[in-house]
This record gives sequence, structure tokens and C-alpha cells, in this order.
Amino acid sequence: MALWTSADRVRAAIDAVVATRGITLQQYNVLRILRGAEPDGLPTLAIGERMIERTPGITRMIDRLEAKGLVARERRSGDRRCVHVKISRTGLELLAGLDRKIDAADRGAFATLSDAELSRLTELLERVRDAHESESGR
Amino acid sequence: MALWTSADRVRAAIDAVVATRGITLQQYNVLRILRGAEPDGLPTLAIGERMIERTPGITRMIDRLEAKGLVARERRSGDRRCVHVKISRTGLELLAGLDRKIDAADRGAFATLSDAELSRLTELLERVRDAHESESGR
DNA sequence: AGATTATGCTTGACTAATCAACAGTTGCAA
DNA sequence: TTGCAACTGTTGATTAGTCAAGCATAATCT
Repeated sequence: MALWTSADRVRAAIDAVVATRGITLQQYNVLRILRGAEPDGLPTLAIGERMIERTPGITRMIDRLEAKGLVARERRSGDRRCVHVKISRTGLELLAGLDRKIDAADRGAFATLSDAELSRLTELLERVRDAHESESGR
Repeated sequence: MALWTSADRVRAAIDAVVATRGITLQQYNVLRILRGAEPDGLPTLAIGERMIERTPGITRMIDRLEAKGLVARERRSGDRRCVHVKISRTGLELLAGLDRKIDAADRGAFATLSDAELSRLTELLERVRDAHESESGR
């Protein structure tokens, strides 16, 4: 319970920040992933692998992001099944405007912990997560 | 990120267990809360306070649980605005059939941590959560 | 080569969560 | 006591996530 409620509190705090620019936290995460994949872009499913959502959800989220002009789809030569998704200039600008605020909110969320406590927390959480690696298949 | 992904992994593990009885994790949590409130039952919004969800979600979740015969609504004398929700016999039986499996899944989810590490993790998480108490209003 | 299987993504139908607005009830104050 | 505000739920509309099935393309097998 402590795990779920604290995760939700932090989520709510960060969500409030990204909501000021009209996107959701999940969409923000996708944009961040795509920024990290510049300038090549990433196939749709490769984005999904780094996220919590299932495949069809990714397709529709990309739909919404594309409708907002934040990303672009592109069929490449080579494997024509793949759809490469690239973040647009507008998308990059949106992220740039959000970076500092997110950083502040993130820092604020864990402000009660010292640096040492924060690393300890991260370490324990990663061990819990990684223990599920094999079973859950992700 | 470690917080979110580990929370989701644990959620998925527990969710898989309750899904075997046709309910969601949130519904399971509501039933647990109501079992804890026996034999009085609880007003609808009081359930919401102990959960992550917002108010309208609670109403509809109670709708679904009522449709399955797992809970019952009852207007009490006294404050006629309140709707008391009580878990039914069927609901209690469903929980009873789930208890051990949930317990096992829960234990399994954190099996990589020693008891001391688990208490440390809980303590850190609670501090993160409680730090948001004032701002988020819950 | 041709048939079969696997991959990558998309769509449709369904379920669920959220926001805004509402109705009934209560409390409080002029 | 009456009128206004607050509280407790509920509903409608919108948006989003999930499963199952489908289409196109690619890889594999004989």
C-alpha cells in the first residue's frame, strides 16, 4: 500500500505540471523517450517496451500526439512494417519549456529524503522491480 | 521511474490473482475496506478517502460490485444524504477464497528483500507519501 | 518459387476513469 | 423560518486503456 500511494502522490504532482501544457504524464514520457531517440526516431513498439502501457494504447497515444503536432510518423525504407516515430520541433519546444518545472517537482517530491536515503530507496525499488523481470516478461 | 515501474510490477502480480475471481485490484481494495468496516458498512465517500480514485469512480465501482452481488447499498436513518455500503456474504466469501493467494503473491513480490530492508523501504515510502499530505489535500 | 509462420502496427468493441454539472439533504444565519 | 451555502452522492459526456481480431509486410521452410 505504501508503494502504491506514494507512487500515486508523486504521479499526481508531476501530472499537475505537465497538465499545464495540455498533455498527460504518459504522453510526456513518450515525448521524453523520443527526444532521447533523436535524430533517428523509434518504431512504435520500441516505445511501448519502455513504458507501462500495452501496444494498442501506444498506437492511440501516438495518434493523439500526432494530432497535436508533437510527433510525426514516417515509413522508412527497409522494413516497411515499422513506423518510425519522431518528435517534432513543436514537441521539443514543449519539452524544453517543461524541463525545469518537472525537475523542480521531481526534486520536491523527494525533498524529505537525504541524498543517501534517496539512493537507498532507489536501490530497494530496483531490486523489487528486477525480481519481477523474469516472471512478467518485460 | 523506479518508483513507478516497481509499483506497476507489484500491481500486475496482485492483479493477476484477483482477476481469477473476476474483479479488479481496485474492487478488491474496496471489498477489503468494507470487510474492515463490518458490520457497520461505510458511506460511499469514506471509501473513496482511503483510495486512490476520485469520487465518481467510487460510485460506479460500487455500481459494478452491487451488480455482482458483492456489496449492498442501504439508506440509513439519520443523515439521509449518506449511502451506507456493506459487503455481502458473497463478497466475504470471495475475499476469503482470495486471502491466502494474495498473501502469497504479496510476499513473493518482495521476496528479494530481507525483513529489515522491507521495513526500511516502507518507512522511506511513507515519508515520501506523507510529505505530499498537505499539498495534495488527501 | 510458393506456402506458412511471425512481426509490426492498426482497428473495433468494450470497460473504466475523469471532469463538470446536478439533485437531494443538511446546517447555519439573518 | 426562510434563504443560502455546504455536503453527499449521482449522472452525462469525454477521454483513455484493454482485449481480440485484422491487414500488410517480412522471414522461414520445403
